[in-house]
Amino acid sequence: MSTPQGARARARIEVTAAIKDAARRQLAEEGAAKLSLRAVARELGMVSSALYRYFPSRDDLLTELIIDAYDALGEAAETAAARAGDLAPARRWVAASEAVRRWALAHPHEYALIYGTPVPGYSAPETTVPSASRVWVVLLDIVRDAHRERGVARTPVPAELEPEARRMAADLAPDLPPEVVTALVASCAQLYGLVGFELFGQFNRVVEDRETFFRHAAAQLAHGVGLVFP
Amino acid sequence: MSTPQGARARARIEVTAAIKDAARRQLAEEGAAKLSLRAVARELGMVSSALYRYFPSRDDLLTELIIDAYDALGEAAETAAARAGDLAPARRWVAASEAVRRWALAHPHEYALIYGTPVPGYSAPETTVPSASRVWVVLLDIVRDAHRERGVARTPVPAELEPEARRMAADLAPDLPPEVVTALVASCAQLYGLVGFELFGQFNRVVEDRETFFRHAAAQLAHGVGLVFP
DNA sequence: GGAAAGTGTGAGCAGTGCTCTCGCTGTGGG
DNA sequence: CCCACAGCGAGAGCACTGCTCACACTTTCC
Repeated sequence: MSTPQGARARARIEVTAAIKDAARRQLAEEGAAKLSLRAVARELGMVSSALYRYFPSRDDLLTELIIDAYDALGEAAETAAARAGDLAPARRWVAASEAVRRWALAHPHEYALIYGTPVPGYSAPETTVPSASRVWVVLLDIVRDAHRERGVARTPVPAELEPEARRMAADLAPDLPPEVVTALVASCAQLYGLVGFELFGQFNRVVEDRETFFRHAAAQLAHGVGLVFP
Repeated sequence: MSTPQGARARARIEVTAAIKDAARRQLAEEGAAKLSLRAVARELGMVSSALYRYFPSRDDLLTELIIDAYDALGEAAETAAARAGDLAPARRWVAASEAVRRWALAHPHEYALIYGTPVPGYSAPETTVPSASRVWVVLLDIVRDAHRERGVARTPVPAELEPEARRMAADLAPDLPPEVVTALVASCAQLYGLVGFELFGQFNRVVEDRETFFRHAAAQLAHGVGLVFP
């Protein structure tokens, strides 16, 4: 990673990066399904079989791009939350949510790659988990801060869900009340729903002023996890 | 449509149906991306080019399957809502939501076809709109009934969203208060998010008792649109 | 009855992911 | 210093895809 020993090792790093760059460009333009190894090779002036020296298969290339996309999305949320560090938790929640939406709209194909239909027969390997978690950790941290500082409103959970709520809290955030963790998980899924609906065209001819609509919906989600607006 | 005139017209209908059946089977097994015209033709003992007498392209076949999937999902929601016709609106909402989830889990690839990543370069034609609306009309009707019978709780909408809320209400349900229509649209997106998160594996290693979790989340959504549990 | 549609066939084009062999070349051990 | 070896790119090739086209055959309709 630090000092590439020889010219060959250096070249390998550069070529690998060039392949990923070209692939990312194709992904952004045409979408994952039309990402073709041969086209990538063509763009780089190589022959397609040469790519297999760097990536064992098309799926492995996709996995790399998936991790990059998760990281980019996570970073967008992180910086948004950081820039809103002085605001009330509820406002930071909305800021982070809006960052997710903006990133998705700016990189629709990359968002679709990570949150759209999984490629058939392809299941994301374990290595993606840390990067995939980053967005949700941002939201979790906002709730955690709110809980530490001024407390969060709790919406009780029905009895039948209590064991599961306790289990989730123990797994994800033992320092938070189970009801809050439950609401947080649901809110993450719902946030994904709001973004996906807009991105995949389900709001066509329904919602026009989507930014305002989203801001309101995100604020409602914040309220749902117990964050209060000052 | 009623009486196919000659043997030829009858045959055409049968062959068309057989093609769609075989395609649906392949779709259910392998997913949309691996649905291959040639494989369908092979299964039917035809040569691939013969299929083009019935469907101008692979995308047109997919469109038919998409409409069928929308209709099947809509019907599932409709019957669930009808069977819960005696219950309070909030419970009917949950029943319809659970029907959507169940249908999605039972037909993951078909659900992915309609609500997952749109096929690149493919945009659903107008003909899909009526079928696509059916699910949401079910939820809308539940809210409408509740509004007529005992009224719904209204969560005020921020000033900046008021014009858009009024516009949406005028377009979708002029008989309902704008705040309620706004909440309904958001809830639909959020319902889609809950189902999608579970279906596409984002709940892996997070939520275990997903049915109970979903029921609670759907009830929260019902509460969000102003339905009250008795 | 004959012209005109409708339908299935098979070849073929351009594209895909992926494998394999063949040379060339940079690298590390003797 | 030199040479064997590993890494690398080229090219051919396999099996597959969607789609087109000319060609026969059959049903339909005037």
